[in-house]
Amino acid sequence: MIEAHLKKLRIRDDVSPEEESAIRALVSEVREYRPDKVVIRRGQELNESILLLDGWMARTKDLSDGGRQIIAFPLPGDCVGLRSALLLTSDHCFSALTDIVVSRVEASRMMRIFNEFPRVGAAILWAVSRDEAMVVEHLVSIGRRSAIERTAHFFLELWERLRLVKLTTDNEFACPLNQYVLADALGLTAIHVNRMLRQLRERKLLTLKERKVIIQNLPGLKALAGYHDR
Amino acid sequence: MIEAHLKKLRIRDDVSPEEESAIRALVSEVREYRPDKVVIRRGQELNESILLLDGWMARTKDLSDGGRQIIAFPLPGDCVGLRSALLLTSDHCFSALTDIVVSRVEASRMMRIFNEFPRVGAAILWAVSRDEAMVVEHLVSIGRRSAIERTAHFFLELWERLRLVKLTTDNEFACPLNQYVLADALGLTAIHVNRMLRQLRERKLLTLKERKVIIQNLPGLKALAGYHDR
DNA sequence: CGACGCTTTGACACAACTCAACAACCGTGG
DNA sequence: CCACGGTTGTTGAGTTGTGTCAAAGCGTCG
Repeated sequence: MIEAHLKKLRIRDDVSPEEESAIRALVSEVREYRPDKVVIRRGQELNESILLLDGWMARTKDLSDGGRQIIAFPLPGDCVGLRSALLLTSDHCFSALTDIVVSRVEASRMMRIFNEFPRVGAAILWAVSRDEAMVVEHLVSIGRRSAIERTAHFFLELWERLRLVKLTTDNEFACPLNQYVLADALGLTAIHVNRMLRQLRERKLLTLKERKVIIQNLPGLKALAGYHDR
Repeated sequence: MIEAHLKKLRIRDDVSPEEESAIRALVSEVREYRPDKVVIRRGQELNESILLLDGWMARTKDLSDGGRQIIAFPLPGDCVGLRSALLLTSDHCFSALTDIVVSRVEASRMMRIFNEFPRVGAAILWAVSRDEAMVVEHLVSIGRRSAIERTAHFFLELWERLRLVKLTTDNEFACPLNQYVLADALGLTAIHVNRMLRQLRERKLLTLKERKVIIQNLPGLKALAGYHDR
């Protein structure tokens, strides 16, 4: 299950056997969670980071009025809560969307890896930086794109990320998000998400059905979303 | 001018004379920029980070349709582009809003500080993590708060940050942002920002006049914004 | 079977955007 | 000196996108 993470690091540059075993050694205490279980509570003290091995997570922030905003969806291979480990406390929470498998990594052990295998450390830091770039892109989406553009853009980004860890087949991918979850991520209501999905379907750009996304017209979708590859 | 930065680090914990001089030594090549000058271009290769000593900056991302989103406003004492230095390239740009004074810090030298003075390194990392927490808070604002709440929340956050570096007097602070800039930060139109400011003024909560913000009713403003201190 | 979670749809309300115009202020130059 | 354009702020009228409310359809599961 660590494979996904390795795949991701390999994207950046080749990994030596020693480095690979160092990464494998990180995976110590493997745990599983059921959907909706909270993995890192808001305000929780942390001296460890979490490697997501399988399943989908949500990084969310709740408001006092009952609403919530989903910041990001960590996918298999993503390193969760590294920053929180630095701050020693998290101001938002991470929970499981599906059944998930994670591995807890002590912050101190992580630091040792950084020293012994600088390239692995750099790869992890790079992954964390990429996470932050994604949050920024999300901010831009919500701030300056219309609901339809936002929705299209969101699925394109998801597709790109899932492709990196080989979780797509052709122009399809499994997607466990329901319309309420999508709404909390996109800054819309579930009802409006439904309308946007219908529009994408009627325009023959993308279909979400039975927890599966089918991209029917990639160029069209990119044009609509104003999506640019990196 | 390095004072602002030192002040900020002192908030976290006391700084020894050696550490202080190490930080001072970071400030090597001091440069100045005029308003609207771009300090870090989008896509620029980077092997250095930037310490803002004086003035206001904007971290922005431009869209293909001409719009733009302001991600954050770096203030004196903030460390800019550390993440970008890790990624070796920035996907958005940093520009001067006012006359600014910055100091360039080579990434390698920064790394050396991290090793020699772990506590200083931790303080800087902590500041960077705090930056990311602010981006997340900004995302929540735009995604789930109404225009009026968002506007109120924005000024409260600004006030808090400026207080840290002693740039507030009483319930006032200088604020060089015009309504167009505010609009690009809040994900609104300049015209609507104007209406929200009027409403805040009429409700006797906050007034922005001649580049100066006066907070007239702090509790009222916090209640409106749903603002919680950390 | 009923209960529940999720999706879909319609009618309507309202927040925010668009367009258009004007006022105040500045520096510049005739 | 005033005329001028450029920038910023202000306001109103009308439009549109998105939210709200209400209801129904449709699986699945106990």
